[in-house]
Amino acid sequence: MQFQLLLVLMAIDKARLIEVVQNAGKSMTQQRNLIIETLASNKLPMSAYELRDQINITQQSLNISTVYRVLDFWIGLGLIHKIESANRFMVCSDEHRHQFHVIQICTQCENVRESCELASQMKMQISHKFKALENQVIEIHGTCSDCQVNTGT
Amino acid sequence: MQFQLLLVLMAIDKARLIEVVQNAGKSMTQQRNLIIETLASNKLPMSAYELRDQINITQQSLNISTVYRVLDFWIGLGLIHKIESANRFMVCSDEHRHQFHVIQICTQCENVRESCELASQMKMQISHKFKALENQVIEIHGTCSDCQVNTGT
DNA sequence: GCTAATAATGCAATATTATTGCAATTTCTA
DNA sequence: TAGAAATTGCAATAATATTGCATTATTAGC
Repeated sequence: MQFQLLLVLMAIDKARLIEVVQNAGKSMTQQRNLIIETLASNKLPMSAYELRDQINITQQSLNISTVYRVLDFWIGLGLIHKIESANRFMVCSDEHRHQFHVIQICTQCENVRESCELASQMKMQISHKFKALENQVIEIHGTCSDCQVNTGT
Repeated sequence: MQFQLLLVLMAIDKARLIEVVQNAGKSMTQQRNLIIETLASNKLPMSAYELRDQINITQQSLNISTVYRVLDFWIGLGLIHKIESANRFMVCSDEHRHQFHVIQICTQCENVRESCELASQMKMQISHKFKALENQVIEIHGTCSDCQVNTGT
């Protein structure tokens, strides 16, 4: 069971990854692979330094500047989000059918969930005079359903 | 004309400020006043260090820890927003009739506009299982109408 | 108004997050 | 397989934020 959970967490679509990278005319390096895999295998979003330290435990060591550059690389391709309100990074779990990415951050258990169905409606509500960029992250803090049950909130 | 513009920018409702502070059982100190006035008189959002430096030019000097504490104070009362994606702070221009604050950040001219009418609709679209906190800031990056005209974007 | 209690601020060290320029290495292209 | 282009390493440094404790200011009770 534990094993199966891990498998689920690590289920990044490698083929799609490579496709996106190639379409962008970039190359898939070991560092880029390591970082997105490590992030995908972690339950919670991670800081750049946490990511580096985690990788250094078992794998090769990465310089912090490389970590930031690789994160920027994936963010540019829309496959990793930066959670600005926490200075943490997470792998995108959405299929990019919406303009915005909406993530719900539980302030109790710290879990993060991406719920982009919400985003298609939001898009229409941005002032029609303002032209929003693609792939932005809308961060909503609150209490997830599990924690509401557990604490009676 | 210049003078009038300044007056407009500095138009913080002092009476309301004091009311909010007293309702919270807190006191209105010189530092708290200086910081919110300085921020209100600035066209663009400011970083904590910019705020400190700006104040130090003409007024007394504030320690950076005081600046952060005072900013947290006003944020807690909902009168200042932190723009997480820019590490900048701005005075709230909304009347708190909505759960969320929506700000549109122009990536060209850097101007920021608060458009909270948008927020009442958004509120309903957050998953009903997730209980969002009050007074959160939704940050949308893009091109404002002025810049779309000027650059033909 | 004075004093004790409470709250706010100052100080300065330190933690955390992020960027930079240039050299070395890897990957791509022809 | 060599040369060009892209990526990464290095390490210094910048930018942002927090902490514990001492000092000062504010409030509440008399």
